[in-house]
Amino acid sequence: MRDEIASKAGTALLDWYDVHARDLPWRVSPLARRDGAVTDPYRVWLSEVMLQQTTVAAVREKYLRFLVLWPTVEALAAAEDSDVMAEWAGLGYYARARNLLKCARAVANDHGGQFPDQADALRDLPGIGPYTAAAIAAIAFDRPETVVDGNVERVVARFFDVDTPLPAAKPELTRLAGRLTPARRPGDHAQAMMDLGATICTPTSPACGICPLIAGCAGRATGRAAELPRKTPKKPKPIRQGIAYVVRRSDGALLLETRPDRGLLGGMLGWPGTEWNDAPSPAPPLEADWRPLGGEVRHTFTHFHLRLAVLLAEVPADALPDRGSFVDRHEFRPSSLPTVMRKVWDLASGQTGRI
DNA sequence: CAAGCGTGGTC
DNA sequence: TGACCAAGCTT
Repeated sequence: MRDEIASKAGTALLDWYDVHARDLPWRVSPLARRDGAVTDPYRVWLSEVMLQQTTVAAVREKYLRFLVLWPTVEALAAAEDSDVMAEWAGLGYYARARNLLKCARAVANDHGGQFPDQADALRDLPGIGPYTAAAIAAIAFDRPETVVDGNVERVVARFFDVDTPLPAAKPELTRLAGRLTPARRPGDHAQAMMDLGATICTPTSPACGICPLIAGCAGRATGRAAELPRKTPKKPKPIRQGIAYVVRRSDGALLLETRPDRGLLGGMLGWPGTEWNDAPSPAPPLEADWRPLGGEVRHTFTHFHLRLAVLLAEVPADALPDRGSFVDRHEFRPSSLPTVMRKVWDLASGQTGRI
């Protein structure tokens, strides 16, 4: 009887989690909770948004830094957009940072500073989709929601030996994940599923020998676990070209621009440049004696490879650019740039020694 | 609803 | 070195 198997698996997973729960900065362990520690919905939300399509290793320091700068949702709601975008630099998917601010301001202004405690209400907030709404509801508010992320999809596809490829299999996997969800401790169960996927039921070489779910795992029984879940093949990435313009004023100031609020790298700081396509037209931000830098910047985005040529110019103190604005040498922090723009800076500053 | 949207780690 | 992958959301 499948439901009995699923029920036993859910229990075994919670037992495993009580012993093996990873120590993560945003997590309140079952042990800590027993000692009276409480779960802050703001921290759960912040971590879950950062963790969307992003590894724990990349998030850890960024999360702690955000908490120091903005310890509460009200503090974050009151932050300057540019400060938040600069702190998010390097994490990627910058729409998350824009939505993070929108969401914080909605919670502060429309919800009295308290996050809604149910998944459907959470779902109405910017940047909170099905996964994040369920995760916050389960982890922060102990709601019996089933949380389905990439880890859970993999664990469930293997446990029930689902052969349908993703993303078509998503509804079926969500339904099956519900079968594994126990009535008690939904938040711990959700985190246990994700920990299991991250540490044991890993994408290429699952450690079935130490898995708490081995007894009921159909994928293990058929020997196909490591090949699941199947996925429809991805399209190849085209190669696009572009030019980035680095302008240094005689006083050391650098010409930067804030990119439009939508689209690629929206809202982030960057060097003026051409469009990125097959044959970009030159688009220098001012008239100058442009010097090409040797080499190029290579960067891969989600859906294309980019090769950037970099042109450098030194301009007088009274130079007036067509776009962008000069940033004082001492206020410029490369770490506030998205990675592709930081690579441009690395190339420019490296070649000129001390630009 | 398929496509757009980043990055760093891993194999 | 390059393809794949990670605690997805939006339009």
